[in-house]
This record gives sequence, structure tokens and C-alpha cells, in this order.
Amino acid sequence: MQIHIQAQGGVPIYLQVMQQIKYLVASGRLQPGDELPSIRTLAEQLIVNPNTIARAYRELETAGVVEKRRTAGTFVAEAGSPLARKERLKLLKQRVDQLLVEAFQMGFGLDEVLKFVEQSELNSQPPGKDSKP
Amino acid sequence: MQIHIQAQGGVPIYLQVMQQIKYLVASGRLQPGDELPSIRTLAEQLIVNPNTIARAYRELETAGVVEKRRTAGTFVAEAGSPLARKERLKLLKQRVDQLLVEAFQMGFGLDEVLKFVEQSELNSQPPGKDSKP
DNA sequence: ATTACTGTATCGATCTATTGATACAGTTCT
DNA sequence: AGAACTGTATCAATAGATCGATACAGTAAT
Repeated sequence: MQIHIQAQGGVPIYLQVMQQIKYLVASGRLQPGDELPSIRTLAEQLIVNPNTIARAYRELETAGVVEKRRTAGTFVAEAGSPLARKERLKLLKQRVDQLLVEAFQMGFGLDEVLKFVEQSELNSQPPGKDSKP
Repeated sequence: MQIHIQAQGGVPIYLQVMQQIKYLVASGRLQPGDELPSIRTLAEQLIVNPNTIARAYRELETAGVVEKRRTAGTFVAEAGSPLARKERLKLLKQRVDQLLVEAFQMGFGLDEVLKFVEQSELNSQPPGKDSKP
């Protein structure tokens, strides 16, 4: 699995690992059911402490991205996050507002944000399964 | 100025102040040229150390949101951020991708993200002044 | 000159996050 | 049974962020 870590930069290693795995899943390069490298394997590959990878996997499981099977390994989870729809909507609204504030601050307009959203490499994603709950 | 701080919650005070001022500017409730409360005034109002507000203002200035005039006070900056357009585009793309990853992870589709962007309360913002550079 | 207001700088205490060293517990296969 | 692999738990060291106390420096009006 292609993961690259920057020791410099202030971003915690476990977060970098989380983000990159999230991207791999969101872009479809990791499919539900796929097995991730074992904690120790990835730790050796990145030359970090196993605890660090363990933490990344643990939080990814809490977030519903991966699923751990006791002695078998860690796998990409099947379904989406288990959060209630209302909670997710609230979160999404927050994220969108944050993005827009930053965009406006940078001098961009709504149209440009929309363009970026439409043109994202990630746009091949299947539509949400609960557009109408 | 209406700013509310939560001591609990783990979010640093100076960040809360920054975010809320950014929102006030992005939503137009603070206009370019408007004067912000002095560091001490706001510090007393929120019952925090002046250093904390000073830090918020300092970082807002670095971000190009406000402008400090030595002995006169702190004001909302005129232009957008001074970053080069290429840099801003890169940043914006990153932000959008992050948002989409989170949205997909939560089980939402592109269409729903677009809907949220279009329906945001912030959409009354003037369009970016450099749509065509 | 004094007072009252701006923002600035320095130092230190404290707390939290992050990472690492190391030992543990369970399953699977030989 | 034993080896080799999963993920787990505990504890300590370190580094960094955050915030506060306090003193400084400049301008403007009295």
C-alpha cells in the first residue's frame, strides 16, 4: 500500500496515516473487504512505532472506515458510517460552511467552489445511498 | 461585537476567536475598514488574557483577514489574501477534496454536497474578483 | 508633561498530545 | 506444543501548544 509520511511539518503521523487511508477508500483504490497491512508490517515500512499505526487503525475503526477482526487483521469496512443521518447532515453543513468561509477569504466565489467540487477526481463515487431516507 | 467562547470543548480560545471573526467577515457582518475591538477590550469582555486575543489578531493579520495600524487599532483588511492565485487554487482544491472524502465517508453523494454548497447562508457573498485572471 | 489608549515582547507554568519501549493475549498453522 | 502471526494494554519521556503575569514602546489628546 502506497503511504508516504512526512516526519517534518507538524502533522502527527497517525493523522497522516488516517487521512491517506481515508483517501484511498474514498477514491475506490481500497475496496470494502480489502485487507490492510498488519500494524507491525506498516509500522516497519514507515519506520514508526507500532503504537502509532495501532492508533490510526483504532480511530479509523471508530470512524467506521475500517473493521478489525481480532486475530485476522484489519479490513476496509462494508457500510458507511453508523452515525444518525441528522448528525451527519449537521457535520456536513459545518464542513461546507468552513470551506466556503475559507474560499471567500481567499477571494473565490461560489461558482468557483462549485466548479472544483464538480471537477474533483473523487467525483466517480457512487451517490449516497440515503438521498431520500 | 458578538463573540462567544466555550472554555470547555478543547478548542483553543485564540482559534475560536479567529474562526468567529472569519465568519463575521465572510458573511459581511464585518466590512472592510471596520474597526475591531481593541485587544484589551475584547480580552476583558471574554475574560481571557490579552495575549490570547493578541495572538488571534496576529494570526488573522498573517492570514490577510485583518490589518493592524500601529497605534490606532485593528481593522478588517481591504483586499483578499495576498497569496498567489496558484497557491490559492492549490489550497482550495485540497480543501474541496478533504470535504468530499469526508462526505463520501459519511455516505453522502456529490449531488448532496453541491446542494449544501448552493444553499449555504454564506452564498450571498460577492463572486470572486479573479474568476478570469 | 501627563494620562490614556493602541499593539508588542518576554518569560514561565501547565497541560496535553504524540510517540516509543515493552509486555500481554488470542488464533492459526506446522 | 510451539512458532508465527494477529491486535491490545500500560507506562514513561518528550515535545509542543496554550495561556497568563507583567513590562515595554509608541501615539494622541488633555
